[in-house]
Amino acid sequence: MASSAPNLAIFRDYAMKPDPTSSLPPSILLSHSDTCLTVFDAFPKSIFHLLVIPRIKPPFSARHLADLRSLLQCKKDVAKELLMNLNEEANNVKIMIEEEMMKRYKFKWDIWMGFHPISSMEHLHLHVLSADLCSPKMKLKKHFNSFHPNLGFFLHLKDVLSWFDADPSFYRRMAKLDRSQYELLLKDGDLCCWTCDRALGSMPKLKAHLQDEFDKLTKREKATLERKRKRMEAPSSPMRAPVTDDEHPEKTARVAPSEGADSGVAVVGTSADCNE
Amino acid sequence: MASSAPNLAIFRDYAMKPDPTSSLPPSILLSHSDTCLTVFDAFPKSIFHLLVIPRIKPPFSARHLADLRSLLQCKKDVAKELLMNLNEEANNVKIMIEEEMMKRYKFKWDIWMGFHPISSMEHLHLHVLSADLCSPKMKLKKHFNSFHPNLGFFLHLKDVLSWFDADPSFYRRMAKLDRSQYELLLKDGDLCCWTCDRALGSMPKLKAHLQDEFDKLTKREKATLERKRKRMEAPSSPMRAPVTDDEHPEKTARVAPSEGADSGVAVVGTSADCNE
DNA sequence: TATTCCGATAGTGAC
DNA sequence: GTCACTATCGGAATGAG
Repeated sequence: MASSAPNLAIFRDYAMKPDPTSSLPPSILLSHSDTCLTVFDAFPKSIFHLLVIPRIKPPFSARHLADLRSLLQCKKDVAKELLMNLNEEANNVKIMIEEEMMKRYKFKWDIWMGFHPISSMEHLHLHVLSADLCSPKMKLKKHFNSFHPNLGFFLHLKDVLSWFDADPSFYRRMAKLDRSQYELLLKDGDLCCWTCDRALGSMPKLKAHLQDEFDKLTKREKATLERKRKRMEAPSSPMRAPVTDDEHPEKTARVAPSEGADSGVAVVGTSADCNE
Repeated sequence: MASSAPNLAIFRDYAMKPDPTSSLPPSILLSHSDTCLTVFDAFPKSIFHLLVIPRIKPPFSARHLADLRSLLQCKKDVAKELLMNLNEEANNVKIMIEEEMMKRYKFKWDIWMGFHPISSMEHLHLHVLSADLCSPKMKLKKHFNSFHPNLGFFLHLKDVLSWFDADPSFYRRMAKLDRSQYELLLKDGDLCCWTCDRALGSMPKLKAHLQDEFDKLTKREKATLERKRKRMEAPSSPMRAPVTDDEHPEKTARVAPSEGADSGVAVVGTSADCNE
């Protein structure tokens, strides 16, 4: 039961497990590598929402991996390597999510990867979530603001990685991750849609709008699909033959959350693991 | 239906009526005199809660009677006479309430008479209410604080009258009734029981406590009644004969709110008017 | 920035 | 300090061998 779990150190527990697969059920664990493991977010804020967690291995102790700030206080090259490991795992997760998008929705949409600069959960975790923010677990203003892709709280992985190649003074400034600065961002009352930037004024209105945006996206993609299908039925285009959307037919995705449900745990398929 | 009446000037409407009895139903109007009328508070904050309203008659215009402050800006002797008229009517109302207390509860308890220094309702009204503050309509902190007999917001009529006989500078100071001063009193967070002065911390706890206090009072009075009954059965006391509690058996009270109900309108009996 | 529960707080609309 | 409705904000408890 992953219902009301006030275990704020549970990710650290996961990160310490020598053999994640044998100690974590598939309803929690999606996959793992030598350096990371990926779990379903128990309270997904998008249709797809997973967490990539660095395993506690030398040269890192639990303390180094407490959060993003503590990681960025480590030696830069070591920190960057860990982020690259997370990035690699996240890219695999992204592919799995996209496969499941195709299965369930017949189209793909964006996937975000990023960190929260401050967190109640006691171990670093990289959010990998679909770009919709539609979920019954999306309840509070701070929920929404913490995943808004352009508000500044959600730190995109590629941006964090870019800090390493920027001016050292810039790196140091960003690596500070001053708590109070970021706290203010969450209290922004505008509740602006991340897609169209309109202010919605309240969470219920925002949620309805986000659903509208996703429905519009779905409609657009369905129309695109329909045009493709027609081209396939009457292949008059001499330019190229129609292709399938599924770019990875050999992989069997199991990144399947319970769509619209409120169980708190992602529902998974029955197929086998597909990590590297 | 006196259900959801957002008419903030309704008391002024009442106060202007030439013939209250013919234009106001007995579910609203309890009684009237030449100078006042008494209505049931549509949202009683105690078991008994009525409002004595000055009628608009020379030398007063509606403006003079807008609230207590505007009244106290009138000539002192005229203002005092109006208050004395309210006082007389309120004393009659008090007697009627006490009769109904005896009928329903077999004992009497205190009755408060007083003003709110600031009000959203646009016409002066004297609150006459039983000293219990037990009512389903007692919902908010400001409700409770505005009737707390020792907090300073509820201005007891006898205190207001005493200002007239005090030093003129004192009168002028009190007559100012500075809005912001009194607003603060309503936000007092302590929620102290008006009987035992204990802080209750939240409205639900306060309401439960107020009910407890009233239940204890009821129990005490029932015990007193029982002792009296026993003395009557065995009249061994040579000092004096037992007497009835009802000091006004000739009057038929109709000051009967719906006990514990949440209709918003006081339920009345079927007997006739009993004003002077 | 864990959730959930409870309650206080704030803004609105009522006609 | 009119009410009632909606939503937000704010603290506290939560888990457990």
